[in-house]
Amino acid sequence: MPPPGKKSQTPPAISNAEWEVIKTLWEHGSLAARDVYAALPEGHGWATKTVKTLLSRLVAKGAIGYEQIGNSYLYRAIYSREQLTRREVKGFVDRVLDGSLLPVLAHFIEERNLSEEELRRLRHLLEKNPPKGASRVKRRKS
Amino acid sequence: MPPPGKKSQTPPAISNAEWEVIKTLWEHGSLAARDVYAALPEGHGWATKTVKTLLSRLVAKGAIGYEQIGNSYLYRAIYSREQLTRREVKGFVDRVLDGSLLPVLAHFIEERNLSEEELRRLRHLLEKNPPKGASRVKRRKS
DNA sequence: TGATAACGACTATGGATGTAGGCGATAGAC
DNA sequence: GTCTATCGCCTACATCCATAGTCGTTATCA
Repeated sequence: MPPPGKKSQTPPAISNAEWEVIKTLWEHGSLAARDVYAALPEGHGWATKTVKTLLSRLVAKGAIGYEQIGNSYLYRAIYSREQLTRREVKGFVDRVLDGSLLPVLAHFIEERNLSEEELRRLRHLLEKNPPKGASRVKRRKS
Repeated sequence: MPPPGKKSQTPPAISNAEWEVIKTLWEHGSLAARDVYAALPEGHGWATKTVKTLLSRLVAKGAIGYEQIGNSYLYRAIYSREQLTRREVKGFVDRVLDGSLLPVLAHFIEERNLSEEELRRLRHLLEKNPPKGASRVKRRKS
């Protein structure tokens, strides 16, 4: 069991199915298992038991927490979606993209897989973040 | 066994360890197992046997092909890095990012996780791809 | 031509994952 | 108060993945 208190250390890895579950917690706040089940997107095709297993596993790996209410648990996210997403993105970028996001960006931009809105905001972001002191070194896997 | 001939159908999913192996094929062209082993980044810590297992599995799932030379195989990539990467990116974006790449872009840009060079090229890409007929609808998982 | 090194095929094992059932405890319906 | 629906816990099991060993066969060196 992970130690109590602040745990912004290294968020655990989250499997596919677990993501679906944890997403509902981000979207709805704290939920009992049955409400997680109910809040899942339609057509997921899982048994309630499956959802409960996933919740347990998430608790076991310290990805979510809970509070006991009567004989049931009220599950809540521990990490923000930002935090966990960042972790996944980093892993993905390192593994598949060899540390560089650019080729994918290029692909998405050229294939028009970004909406107008997204493109607009992307431009805006770039304007807000002009080039500065060029001391960056492209990190590679050690 | 997948049918012969052109196989630009759906590239198979590639596991973490397998990516390392297949990358060396993209980087070096066709290689025998022992050369794949030799070409892997230093410090991977794998036994040759492990690399061979990974190669076999890649063949089994139709991700790479081979040509028999004497008693050994010359392995070669079947799919381009582009193709496989695209597949992985799509899966990742759908699964973790809920279909939208923007939050990650934002993160990378704001956290300065892109090099100057990358930022420059990104700006360039955006300039080359100006807003056009706004008929895009943001795709969501069905 | 015989020993040996290297090859690929098959096997192994332990952990993660997807999917779920059974069981004892409890909360709520009547 | 008793029955029953529900809870979380523990167990199950097939698959995949990471990692590697065994084995029979073949290439190669001396």
